[in-house]
Amino acid sequence: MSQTPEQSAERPVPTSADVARLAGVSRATVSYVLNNTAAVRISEPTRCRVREAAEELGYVPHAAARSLRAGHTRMVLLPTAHVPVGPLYSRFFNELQWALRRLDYTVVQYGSLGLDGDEAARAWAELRPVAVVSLGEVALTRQGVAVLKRSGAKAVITLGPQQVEGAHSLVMDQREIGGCAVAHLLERGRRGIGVVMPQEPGLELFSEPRLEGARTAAAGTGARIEPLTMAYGEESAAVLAARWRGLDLDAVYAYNDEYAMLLMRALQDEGIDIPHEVAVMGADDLLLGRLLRPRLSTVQIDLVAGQRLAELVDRVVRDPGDEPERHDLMGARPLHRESS
Amino acid sequence: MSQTPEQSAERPVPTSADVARLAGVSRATVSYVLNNTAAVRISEPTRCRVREAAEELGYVPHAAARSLRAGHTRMVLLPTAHVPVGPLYSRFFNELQWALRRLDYTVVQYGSLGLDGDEAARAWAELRPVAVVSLGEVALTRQGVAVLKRSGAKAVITLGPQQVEGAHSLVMDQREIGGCAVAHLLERGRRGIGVVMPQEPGLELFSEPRLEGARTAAAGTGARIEPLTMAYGEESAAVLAARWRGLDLDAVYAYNDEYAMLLMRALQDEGIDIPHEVAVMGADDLLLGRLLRPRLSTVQIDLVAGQRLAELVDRVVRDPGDEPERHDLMGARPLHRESS
DNA sequence: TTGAAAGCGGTACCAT
DNA sequence: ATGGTACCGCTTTCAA
Repeated sequence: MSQTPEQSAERPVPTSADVARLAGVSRATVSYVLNNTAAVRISEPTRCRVREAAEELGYVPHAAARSLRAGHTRMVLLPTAHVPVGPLYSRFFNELQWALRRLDYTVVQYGSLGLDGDEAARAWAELRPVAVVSLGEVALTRQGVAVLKRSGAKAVITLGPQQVEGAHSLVMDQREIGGCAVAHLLERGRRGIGVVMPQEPGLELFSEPRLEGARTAAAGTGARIEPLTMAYGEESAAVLAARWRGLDLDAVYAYNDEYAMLLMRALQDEGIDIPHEVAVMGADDLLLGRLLRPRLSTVQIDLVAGQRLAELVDRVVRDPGDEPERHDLMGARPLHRESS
Repeated sequence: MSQTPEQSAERPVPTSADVARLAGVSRATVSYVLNNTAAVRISEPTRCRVREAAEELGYVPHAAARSLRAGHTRMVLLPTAHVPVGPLYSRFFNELQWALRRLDYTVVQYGSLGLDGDEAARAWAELRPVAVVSLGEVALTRQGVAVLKRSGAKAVITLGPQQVEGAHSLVMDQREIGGCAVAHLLERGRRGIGVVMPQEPGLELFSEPRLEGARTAAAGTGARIEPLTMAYGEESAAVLAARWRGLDLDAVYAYNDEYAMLLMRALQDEGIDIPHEVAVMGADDLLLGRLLRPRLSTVQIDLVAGQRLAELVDRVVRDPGDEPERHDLMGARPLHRESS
């Protein structure tokens, strides 16, 4: 039996000791050379030998060992439960990543699908990130934040819809969005306003505050707010559209552009005239919303620039003494097109 | 000056030694208790004391230390340059994450924006992941794969459009998609076929093979394939539409549904009849494609089930001796609606 | 200019 | 049933 054990046996992962041996120097010297340690002068010939040896062995430093020794990491953890949806978030994520990398942080998204808030926080804490930026897909609790900070996180930043935690964090207030949409509809004379609540799990953290914002905006105006459950699909939209006439509504804010587009089409198929009978409002300003007729009115969301958020992370990491501030990181404004 | 040094000074991160001290036992015992080590019997009272101490201190184990000692991790690295776009990928990502977590892997997305293939591979290797699943956003080279394997990765799996690497990897062939779209258009009697190439950076890895597949499908049929550059925006679509009549094309495969929707609307605004004058074909089967009129024909892509891919990862990790197989993980089939 | 050695936090073997 | 301890890979003083 010529069992061929994989490299695990025949080619153990090279360590700095291997490099040292091959170069005929000590591990210390290897470390100095490969890190360009300024405080120490190593002769040029030695440097070359070390570098060649490292190259030859395909040496790659062991991040865990390094950070264990250093006592800290440069890791910024971005928890993700569901991959963020929509071009808005994608752009934001990419910007943030770029900006953090430029500041020499390692950006790691930790998949936390199916973990509850505190379990998730513990799992993150095991990686000893220097900062955690939660976009609110996982509901972080006060205890969760405490666990993270106790495990060495200098900055724990919440961008989620929920209120400030027991610690460092700032808020991206989703309520503004619902409020903005409803204010626009009220301004245009609508009084019976449906608010679509997505049936899909994981969106409650966004949809609930948006509904709350809608209610606040309508309070005292005599207008009626009517929550309407709908799933992301044509069937569900059709079902809702079929019972529309009985609802006595003259407007709807449909969570975001995608739900709005689905519902608008279903309403049209039902013979309902948009915007005369019903005004439709989305959110996110998706490009595709402009392709439908009538063009979809929407709430344009100014997400914080990734750059700015990265700078904030960096500031808090360098000086964690700051009081947890609350920043306003989002602006929302109505974009009137044709559907409202 | 009452400088208040943050917890870093006053409350160092608790270690298992702290737990041991507080519980009045040894570090070994702490480890046994907290890991439920089966090979060792610890008395119930002791277990309790240890657990209470850990709880009180808010102890969280240090993943780096643990994996350093263990000599391996359970980390599966998913490199991401741009956050994956589109519901198709989102679903796939989520499924994969779920499935891997169920197999007790830690899923980490490593942001590699702005890193070149080999730099990226080195950066990933520093984390010593047990597996790397690259969706092809970062072009992995043969050397990159070698670096990863040498650093202990048991499985390196490429889902990208590029060909098999020098090692373990399997291919999601994007050419099928272009081929499928064009075959459908040919079947319907079209002979002058435009292929939209997105101007956006980072998509070449997908668009080029799709174009190649389109060309292959058209070869020998007498049909003409015409690459057309277009950006993701209404202006660019309008520009392309304006010069359409001069192109002498009776069909277009527009990379994916989003570009297809943009272009179709622009063509309609130009007074061009879809599908009589021009047949339009997208890809991805986005829900929103069904909302336009005419409904968008598309290529439905059967992405490998995350579950299946996770099982493959696990199999390769457990037995890396396997020859790098090439699996076909994607099916593509045309979905005829109204625009073609 | 270079090397020896301590130690970061856990784990697991070997004693007791 | 528990404790002592070596060791994982790397950095960093201190000594030579």
